[in-house]
Amino acid sequence: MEKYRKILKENKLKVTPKRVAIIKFFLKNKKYASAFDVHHYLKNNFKKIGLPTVYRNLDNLTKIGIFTKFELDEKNLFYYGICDVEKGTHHHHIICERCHKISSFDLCNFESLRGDIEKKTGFSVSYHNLFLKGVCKDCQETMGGNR
Amino acid sequence: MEKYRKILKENKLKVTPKRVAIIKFFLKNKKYASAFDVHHYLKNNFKKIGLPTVYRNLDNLTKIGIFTKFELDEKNLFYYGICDVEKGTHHHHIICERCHKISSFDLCNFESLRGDIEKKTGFSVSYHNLFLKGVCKDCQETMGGNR
DNA sequence: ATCGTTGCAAAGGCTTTGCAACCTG
DNA sequence: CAGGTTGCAAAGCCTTTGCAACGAT
Repeated sequence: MEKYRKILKENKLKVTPKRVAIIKFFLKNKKYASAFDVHHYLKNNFKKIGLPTVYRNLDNLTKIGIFTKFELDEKNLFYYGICDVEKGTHHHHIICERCHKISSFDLCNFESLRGDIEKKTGFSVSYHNLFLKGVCKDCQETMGGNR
Repeated sequence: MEKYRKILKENKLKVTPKRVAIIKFFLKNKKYASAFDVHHYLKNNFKKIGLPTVYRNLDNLTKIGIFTKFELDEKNLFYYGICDVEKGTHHHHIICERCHKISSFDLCNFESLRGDIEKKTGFSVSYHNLFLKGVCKDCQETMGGNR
């Protein structure tokens, strides 16, 4: 958590109780969650907590690289997850379809494919994103266990 | 176009003028577009054309694999593009940041990466999507020309 | 004739904005 | 005590739904 306090300060964001609680929520759960999910959870800890506050914080924290924001299922709903790599580090994300855990990985062989793709499509590629879904280790192990 | 009439029939969708016009719009433009864009365009051809009709058709056509639907810029806005490969064929998409052209490509070396990723993350990967942005050939050639 | 398709109006649902009160640094 | 942060209410915006009229097969 100390790490995050520092990042917040570096980015001129104040360390407010709610901000901290949101980060802790993700640190603890290591799952992706929607603003609604986060808000629902935070209502247990704060008498007053508005959805706009959650949205604003998720956006702030995404901007400074602490969170990652993405969309699943084409439902017009965004999910956020804590991003466990340094900002600026090349990485992609994988999410667990069963428990919603989200992990980062730095393995990426796109560069070795770039040449062929550029030749075949004629495009010059400036951005790539490899998005994965799967089942995490914990869920594989308990597969068939619960549910 | 004959090809699409056939696909529509195979999927028990009627060949209506508006449906045809939407497909032709994408065949002609080869770009991605939002429902709003498509609707805006269709208003030139039909006195009466509702946005819901456009949405319903884009969704239908996406379901049967004629279109691809995706989201850009995390703006909660979906874009559609015509998908020039057979439904069920493994492929990914690349879009041109300049003219919005959208192309498919079948080159994908994900399988060669799968093992390493599964080992390193512990996940068992069940879905992957490689999404690219870049500049298409035409735009590269006219670069610096207009704009 | 049948059943999918469309227009229109309205509702839905997630997200953002305005603004005054509040709190961190 | 200055400027970021928050609550609340309201608005925004894209998308979907209900339903009667319409139209393709």
